[in-house]
Amino acid sequence: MKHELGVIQDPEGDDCCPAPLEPPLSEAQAAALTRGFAALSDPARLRLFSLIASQPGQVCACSLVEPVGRSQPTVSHHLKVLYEAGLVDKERRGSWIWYWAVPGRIDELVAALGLPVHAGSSRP
Amino acid sequence: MKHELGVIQDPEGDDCCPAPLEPPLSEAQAAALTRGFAALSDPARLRLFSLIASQPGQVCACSLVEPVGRSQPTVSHHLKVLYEAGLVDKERRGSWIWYWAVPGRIDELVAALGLPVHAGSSRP
DNA sequence: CAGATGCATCGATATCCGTCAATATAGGGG
DNA sequence: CCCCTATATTGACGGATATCGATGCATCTG
Repeated sequence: MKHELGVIQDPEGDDCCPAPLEPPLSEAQAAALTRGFAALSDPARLRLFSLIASQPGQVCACSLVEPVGRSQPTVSHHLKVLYEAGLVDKERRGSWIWYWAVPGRIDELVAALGLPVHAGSSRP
Repeated sequence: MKHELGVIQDPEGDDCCPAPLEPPLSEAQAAALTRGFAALSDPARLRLFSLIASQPGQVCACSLVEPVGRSQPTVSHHLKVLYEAGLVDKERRGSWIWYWAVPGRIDELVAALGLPVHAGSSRP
């Protein structure tokens, strides 16, 4: 016997597998979101982002190479990935390029997961 | 001439690159966190997680195969990755395995990024 | 214009990862 | 016990990606 919903709210139930659940995210939507999470799925990039995001102001690219222990081309590559994922923004000023975390971007990504609503989540 | 901080609060400044910023995350910490974000960095897994997380109760594995358009072994593999990343938990009941999103896990990951604090972020 | 410096791009290499078909395991029902 | 169904594991393959050295391009300084 099959039940009526792929989900159970009555975990005592004995049945399973109904009309197989509409995915809340399309493949295309998921692919787009994926770029955001994928940007944080590498230790070097995670450290770079956390380094940028945890600073009150902007960070010069030149001060990012040594802390993450990767070569300058590698850091440049990772910063590009973070930028293209919309997690950081940058601006050239003179010889240097300054980075900062895009406010609210993380919230966007998390919101798309469709988690049950909870106590507020707003970034200025 | 070099300035005093790798960070700028005075974007008009003309200098750069000081003592090169302590990374807030160690390589090991970053690697651990990475597993969480990496689990969400694939479209199939993102759809699976969103499918599970957006349901009020638990979800039977059998109702997850068709919506994501992957083969059963592939879905099984992805569910394992989500489980090992601590994003979902599961329980066998009879023939079927029921999944649910681990409450608060996403908040843990986001909190570790070191973003500037903002209006509340607490999950029951 | 010439040199120096910051950052990006290229080419090569090694590793990782998503995917499926085939097969194994495990529980339930006759 | 044997079969059926649900989920997991294995093996193979193709494509993505992290990394670095070498090099290119841009900007500043003199």
